[in-house]
Amino acid sequence: MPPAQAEAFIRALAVANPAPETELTYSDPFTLLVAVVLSAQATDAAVNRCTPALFAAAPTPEKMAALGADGVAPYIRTIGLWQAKARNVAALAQALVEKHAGEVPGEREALEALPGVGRKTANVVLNVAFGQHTMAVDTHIFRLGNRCGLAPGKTPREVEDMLVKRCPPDLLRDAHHWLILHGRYVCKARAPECWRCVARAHCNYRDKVLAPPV
DNA sequence: ATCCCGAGGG
DNA sequence: CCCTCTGGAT
Repeated sequence: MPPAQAEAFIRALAVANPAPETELTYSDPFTLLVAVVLSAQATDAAVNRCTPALFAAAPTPEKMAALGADGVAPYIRTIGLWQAKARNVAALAQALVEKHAGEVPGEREALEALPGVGRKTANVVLNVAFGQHTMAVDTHIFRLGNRCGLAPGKTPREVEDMLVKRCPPDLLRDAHHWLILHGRYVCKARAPECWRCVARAHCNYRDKVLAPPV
């Protein structure tokens, strides 16, 4: 896909949110970081349901660390992987207290050094909470990128670099999140709904879906 | 019954 | 590269 078309594609996807009620609502560094860690293999709705009580009990890394894994667990039993996540979140809070004076660092290196934080989580926090020009490439964006030909045959990291390069700066913040929602609710893994995709003018995947190669 | 918004570990 | 974690959605 030529650069100009790629930009138009990204712009189209960033214009409309296909599922407003499913967004993670947090934007401050700590709650966002914890919410993102909890969201792996869970829906935003499930995370949004259980986190208010958790953050009421532990609004800061200090409180969360004091709570510990056993204290966090009861709040998140409704989401998948809750045992591992309770340990992760407690260890994460502990590390923030011990190594960063209870503040979420705004640099990639420091974020990725935290337990349970990888490149994708770091990119979300850097983008949403710190306003940096990053793009979090998860399986949804990766799949969408492959289907529409944004970066065919490329690694997730290459897709990320391509998106950062091609996404208009004024859209970086919204585009990365809305790309995820499009990937999840429209450009779905199983039954993609090309008919309602706002970027269908820039993508021919619907042809491949309807007439798969023999 | 089967897949899944990721990270750590073998 | 593979596996595991685990509830929820389909």
